[in-house]
Amino acid sequence: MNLFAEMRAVVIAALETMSTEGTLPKGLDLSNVTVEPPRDPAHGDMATNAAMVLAKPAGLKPRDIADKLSHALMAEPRIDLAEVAGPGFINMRLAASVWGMVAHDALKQGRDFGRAALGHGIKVNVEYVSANPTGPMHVGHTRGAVFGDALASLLDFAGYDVTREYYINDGGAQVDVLARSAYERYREANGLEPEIREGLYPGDYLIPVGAALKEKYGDSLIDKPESEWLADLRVFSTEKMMDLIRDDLALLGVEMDVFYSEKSLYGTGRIEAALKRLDDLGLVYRGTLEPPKGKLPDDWEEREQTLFKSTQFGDDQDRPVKKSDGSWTYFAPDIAYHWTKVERGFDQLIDVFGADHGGYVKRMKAAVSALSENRVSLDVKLIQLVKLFKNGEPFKMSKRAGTFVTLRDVVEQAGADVTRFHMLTRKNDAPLDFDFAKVLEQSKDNPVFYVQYAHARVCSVLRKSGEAGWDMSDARLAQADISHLHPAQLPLAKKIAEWPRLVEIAARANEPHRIAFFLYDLASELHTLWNRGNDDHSLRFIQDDNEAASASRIALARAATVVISAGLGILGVTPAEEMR
RNA sequence: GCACCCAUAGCUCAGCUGGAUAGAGCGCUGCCCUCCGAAGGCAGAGGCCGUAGGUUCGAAUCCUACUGGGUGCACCA
Repeated sequence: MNLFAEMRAVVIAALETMSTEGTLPKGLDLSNVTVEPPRDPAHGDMATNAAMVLAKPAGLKPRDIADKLSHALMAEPRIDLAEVAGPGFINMRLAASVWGMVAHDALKQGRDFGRAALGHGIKVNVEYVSANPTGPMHVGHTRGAVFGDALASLLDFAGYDVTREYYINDGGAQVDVLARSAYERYREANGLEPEIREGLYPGDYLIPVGAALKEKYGDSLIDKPESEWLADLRVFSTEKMMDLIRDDLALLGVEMDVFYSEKSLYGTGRIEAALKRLDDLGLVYRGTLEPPKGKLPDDWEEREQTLFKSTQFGDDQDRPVKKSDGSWTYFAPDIAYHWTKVERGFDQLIDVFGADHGGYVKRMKAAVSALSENRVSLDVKLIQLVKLFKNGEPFKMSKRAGTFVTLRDVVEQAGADVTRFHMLTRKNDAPLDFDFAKVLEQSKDNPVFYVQYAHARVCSVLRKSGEAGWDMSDARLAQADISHLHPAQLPLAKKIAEWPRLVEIAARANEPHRIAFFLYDLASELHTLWNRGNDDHSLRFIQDDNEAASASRIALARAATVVISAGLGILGVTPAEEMR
């Protein structure tokens, strides 16, 4: 039940009646008519811009439309008052009983309250993390993982058919480096001195891989030329790295539906097929690129290449798909990979990239537009850096100095819930500070704690009333009479009513951080109401010796925590029953 | 040189895909527990929404140009 959508329908119906009665011209475009909460609660519960939006196309004055529309709206039983204000807004005050009905609805539906039909089962593919399989995940990956996962959950909640996908970059030269690095650890496992040359991966995490290689191959690969072991070791060590990454993701509570291997595209004709498709569309040609303006790279030379005409789709430059030696560039398998997404029937694609890959967005969008002939849209969400702090001091990460902070480090220190919530308290394209001391702080300037505390407080009330022998189950609370809310309870009830609307807004924008901010506001309303109980005991949730009165108060509080719980669920955070 | 992202209170950031007098936390000032969890709440002070134009009934939000910061820029993924 989305109250705002329902009231918009009431407004639209009134407008259509006005059209048929001749008060308004027929055939007006009503799509810009909105019903939303006014900034100032004194203006009422909801406001519509209908009169202002329609004034020009209808050839009427906003006030005239507004006067008639407000009269028509007064016929709606859920509207107590509709009045014209300002330049032509219509402010609506809703019947008090409406808010109780929303809370009641939340109790009945539980965590499904707010689940939207926005997506209509549209198939969405969310690709995130996609970290190179060359080592454990670090903090930078963590934010992308949390974001992508929360976004996927959000879209699912909004009614989309979501697939969570990880693209394994196991086809490129970095995997050769991995295999060689693992080979040195293998020699080490056989009692030889490893030669971790410049450019190899020095990390300790490859030591167990070396040991596993010894177990599998004994000493049979020692002193053999690279050509005899490289291919095998590529496969072996990539698998080990993916095990590592899967474990890291599990620590965070991230579970993928699909792991798609880049390597699996090679040798199967898939890359060729994707490129042929572009070629058939007349989008591939042999040519040379203009040298970049400004300072030239030292080794610039003009050369003829196989190019994809991405400029036709808004890119700044056509992009090479083949290297001069005839092998594919990294872009070619990416094109093929996205082509598989189109072929697999997805209607919308979302890629979650690090902000340093921003330059890659246009060509990827161009490729998807071209391959799908504009049927499938690609939205790329760029994730800004995480700045680590320790005790307020910026913390520099350095592989050499051994101060490389992994996902595991973060989750083991801060916990998955805290990490996840905190990473969603910033918009994805804004840099994020992560201070180990601050995220663990238990005060209201830590949103994680603040929201959890609100939830825990209500749980505490439920426990207490249970000890009094009362049945305060959700089923029982859904029967409670909450039709006559106290004015002090209204702000909380109204916030609860906003939840379904917020889900749609957040899903439309692909912005899960909005959920986190909403939960903070909701928690704030709950804390406020709680404290009102200090001044006015009749507002306390537990009314001694009066089960019915308690139930009606607790019902509202519980409805709030149902929403908190649903919201935290989208963020992948467990609601706290109590704070320790 | 070009493209993309960002610019909002002293600090860190929201701002509902164009709405009314721009919000929150921190910090500062003053209040509120014999009483459901004060790990909270209330009140006050604090703003030319980077600058200049444009679009319109209406702009922090959309467009253009500047200024300042970040990222990226042919055969690396």
